[in-house]
Amino acid sequence: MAKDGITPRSEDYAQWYLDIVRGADLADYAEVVRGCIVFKPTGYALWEAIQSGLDQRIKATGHQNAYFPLLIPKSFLMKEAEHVEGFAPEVAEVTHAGGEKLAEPYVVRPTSETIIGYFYAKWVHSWRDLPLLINQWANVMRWEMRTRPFLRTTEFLWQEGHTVHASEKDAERETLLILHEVYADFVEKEMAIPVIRGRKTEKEQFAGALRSYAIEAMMQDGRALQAGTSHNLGQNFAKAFDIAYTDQKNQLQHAWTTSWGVSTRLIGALIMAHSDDEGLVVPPRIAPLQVVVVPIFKTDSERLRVQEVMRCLTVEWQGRLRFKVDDRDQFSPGYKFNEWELKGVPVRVEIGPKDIDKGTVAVARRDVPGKPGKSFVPQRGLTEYLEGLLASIQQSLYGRALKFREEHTYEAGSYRELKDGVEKGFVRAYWAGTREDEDKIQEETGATIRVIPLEQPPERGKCVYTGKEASQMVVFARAY
RNA sequence: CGGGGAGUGGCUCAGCCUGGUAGAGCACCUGGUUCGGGACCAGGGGGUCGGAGGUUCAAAUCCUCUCUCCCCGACCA
Repeated sequence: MAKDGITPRSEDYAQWYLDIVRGADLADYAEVVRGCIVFKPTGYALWEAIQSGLDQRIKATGHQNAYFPLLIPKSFLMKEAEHVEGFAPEVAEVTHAGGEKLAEPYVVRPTSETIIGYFYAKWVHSWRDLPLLINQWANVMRWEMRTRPFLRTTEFLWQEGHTVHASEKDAERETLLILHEVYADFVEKEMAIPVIRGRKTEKEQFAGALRSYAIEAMMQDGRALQAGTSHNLGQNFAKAFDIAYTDQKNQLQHAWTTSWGVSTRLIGALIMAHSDDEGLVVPPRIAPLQVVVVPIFKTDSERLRVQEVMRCLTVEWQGRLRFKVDDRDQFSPGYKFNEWELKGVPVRVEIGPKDIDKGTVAVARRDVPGKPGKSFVPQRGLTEYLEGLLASIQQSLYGRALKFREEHTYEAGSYRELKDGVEKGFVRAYWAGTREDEDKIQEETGATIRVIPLEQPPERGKCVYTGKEASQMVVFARAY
């Protein structure tokens, strides 16, 4: 174990992840409630930053927020055959309330297609009511067998969009709009995590969907993490809940619905995409705190001088930088340096007596940990310098993650190469196999087809498993 | 749910095998000296050993049950 009790990534990646969660004070285990966590203030602030970036995009694409009940009549869940099958094993049920057994049990929502479907059936009558574009920010509960902080918890927070459209084409356009303009755009631009946009195979798609799409990101251990999904539900739920409208020709038509979601799992993605053995690394654009200032002084008169300079410098930052002055005097500067590195604040500014004499400050960038990332910068023009530095850190983190993914992506022409590749990262391979073939591969290698990328090579190839001619290239990986 | 590991001051862990009534380091509190990469000295407070039951004169220690966490696997945002 290194200092701070952070296990190096190279030694034990899973333990490293847990050490970061604990060290950066993101979450606590809710040990009295199985599989749940407490989002501590630092962790919750990350979620709020994620929420804000997504919410903006969700609204910019024409959606409105609403909120539906946490409890869903159990019978609702049963109405869509594949949906029940997919979710039944993991729902929690409320059987008693008010001291009595309920006539019909409720389930705690694992996702809200059914309850929202019920209301949409009441709200949609005419083609003029469409599209209906609603999003909800909510908590959901899934009784998973194995949980890990953020990546998979029994209760988690997410947003789920639920829309209704007049035609398959409209629903498909919506599904892809969300994938590109909301999810991929947010995760790449704000979280600095490159993603592969693609379609899910039948094996991996949402229970009850016609087609599922996802963005997949690579973590630093080469495994894939699904960072967001968008589903074209076809008419499955519209038929199950009788969501229908009268079209321009006065014909009654079943509508087409979509649903799409991202969850607090994104916090796990953030950790595993950028952090290092020193602690958490947060991209500046979503960092709740972008700059921390550590004043340095020995005597009272030095303290006053430092405080004065600090005040002059930071007054300009209001509204331009999210910053904090760490003026706790019970900790030494060295301690603070390490603590803020552990917590992932992108930039640290140190101001001490020597700086005041020279008219400089020390600036340390988190993406280059320790002394190598530290330099002395003139006080004049500091705000602009910091803004530029934050942008450059954002760029650098994205670039680094993209380079990592490229270096850990392999082309496989044979099953042997596929097996080897998924040990180390993503494998791109031609595919013409069946669902059964995919099951078999998962059994043998632990890997699944993460996505069928939307961007396909122009030429056809030979299926990595069956040897048949294949028209599509897929990405295999072991997944979280 | 199957296999493995672990629950002892806030944290990391020793003690358990060979029962005798709990210990270290860090953290915390007080005072002083420190402060540009995790400061030091002195003094001090804090745990009934995950929970329940059992064996025993006596249980952190032995037995049974149970809960929780971690790792691997199957399932999944």
